[in-house]
Amino acid sequence: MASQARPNDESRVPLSRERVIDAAIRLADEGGIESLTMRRLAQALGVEAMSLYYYVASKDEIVNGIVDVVVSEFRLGLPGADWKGALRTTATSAYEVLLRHPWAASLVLSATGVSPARLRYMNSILGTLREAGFSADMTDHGYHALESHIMGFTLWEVGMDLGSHEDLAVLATAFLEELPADEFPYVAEHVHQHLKERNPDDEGEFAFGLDLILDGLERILFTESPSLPRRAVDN
Amino acid sequence: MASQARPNDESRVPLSRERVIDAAIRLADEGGIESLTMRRLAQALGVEAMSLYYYVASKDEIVNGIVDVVVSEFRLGLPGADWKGALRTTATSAYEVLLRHPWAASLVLSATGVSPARLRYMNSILGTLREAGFSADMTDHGYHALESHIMGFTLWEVGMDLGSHEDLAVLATAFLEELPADEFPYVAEHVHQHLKERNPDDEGEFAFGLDLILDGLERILFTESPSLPRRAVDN
DNA sequence: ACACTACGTCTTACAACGTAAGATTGTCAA
DNA sequence: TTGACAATCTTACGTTGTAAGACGTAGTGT
Repeated sequence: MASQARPNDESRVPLSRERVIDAAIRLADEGGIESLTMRRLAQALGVEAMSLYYYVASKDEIVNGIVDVVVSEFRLGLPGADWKGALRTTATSAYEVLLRHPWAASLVLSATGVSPARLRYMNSILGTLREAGFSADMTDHGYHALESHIMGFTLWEVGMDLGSHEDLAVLATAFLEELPADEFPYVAEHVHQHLKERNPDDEGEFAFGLDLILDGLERILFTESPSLPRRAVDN
Repeated sequence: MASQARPNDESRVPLSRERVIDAAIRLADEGGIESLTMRRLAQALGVEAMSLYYYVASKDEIVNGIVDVVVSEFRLGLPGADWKGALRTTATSAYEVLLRHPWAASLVLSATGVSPARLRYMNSILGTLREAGFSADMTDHGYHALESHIMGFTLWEVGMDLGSHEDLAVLATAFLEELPADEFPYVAEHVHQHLKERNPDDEGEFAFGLDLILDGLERILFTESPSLPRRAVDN
């Protein structure tokens, strides 16, 4: 009996800033960040575009909002004796969350201002390093190395993202056929590598670079403070 | 005597695809990638927007074009005995070039298709690793670790980019004032770190993470093939 | 000298975007 | 009933990429 069919039945629940942000995330997840427009978002909420401006000041605020939600999904490792495990937890969680929201990684890096969730995330990594015994300088360096790897690797992966893992095989073989393999033999080999490697553990690639950094840091921790007390060592 | 003054005197030279791409790079360098619009680009060339479509099929082609030019500026290290040095050369050069064109890094990662310059760059890194004695698998891992660091670190840096290094101090102190330092003590310390660290070598931060990866790879190379093959292996 | 054919450029137009300004409705208090 | 306020919608503007086609100019074949 309603005058119009509602595509999603969200129109019954009263609108709110939170519902706007949530719908925006869903839109971005389904159609990519470029499909997040004020008009489409409004339509998904059964409303007109300008109505959204009652809850948010601008589209930028929405974007900052959805980034904040994504970052708040990161599971943070607890600082302590097993600082490597804690950082692995944090890094891997961030990686997995960002893969679930492929549009998010690039926004995190270009976000204006730092959201509360982002601060918690940063503070966690920095604190874990510091309490593991690293100097302020070394904590700084380690933080950037870790963050670069997390964001860089994720962006690389979602940048290639063109659908499922089955599509990748089709795409890669198509790519191989028009690739001058004699001119770029190592690239050709690299693509073959990605074609066969499929199964073992898809997370392995990310974890490899991560461990490279963590192990490197651990070695530095030993040389920085050869005597190992249980706790803080700073120079 | 000309009917109109030409802001830039490029209007005398006949238009060409190359001149379009070059002007696009200049526009992006000066005003950021968001200031690169077809109309503005045309104006800079003393022409109307639609005239550009005689030389390029779409704006995407322009974007791919300018990315390709930037990537072709990367200086590639030569494979050989000093594979670490070669990779350091390549990585550092890419880093520096991308800092000169802050809009480029994110485009490289999201570029559809792989340009010739990009293939050369990939092939160089992969070949250097392979010829250093790494297995196909390990080359694959090493490549991704390196690329993640280069792109991730650069994106992190240009993401923060809000002008010169003097502005950063102003911005950081402003940030510190509204930061609840008791809640995020390590973030506060981290910002302080960036405020004082200025001088020594601005490249140090990038090189640190890079060496973490390179040294880690080197150690793996030893354990993978403890007997040193034809090539020199130095520690 | 003429018509014809590219080539290179411009004009006009359209759909989609973010959003400013203000009209309109629904709901509750006085 | 009358107001006030909260929530939503209408209309409109400037900007974006680009489709369709008109226009002038140069060169060529006859």
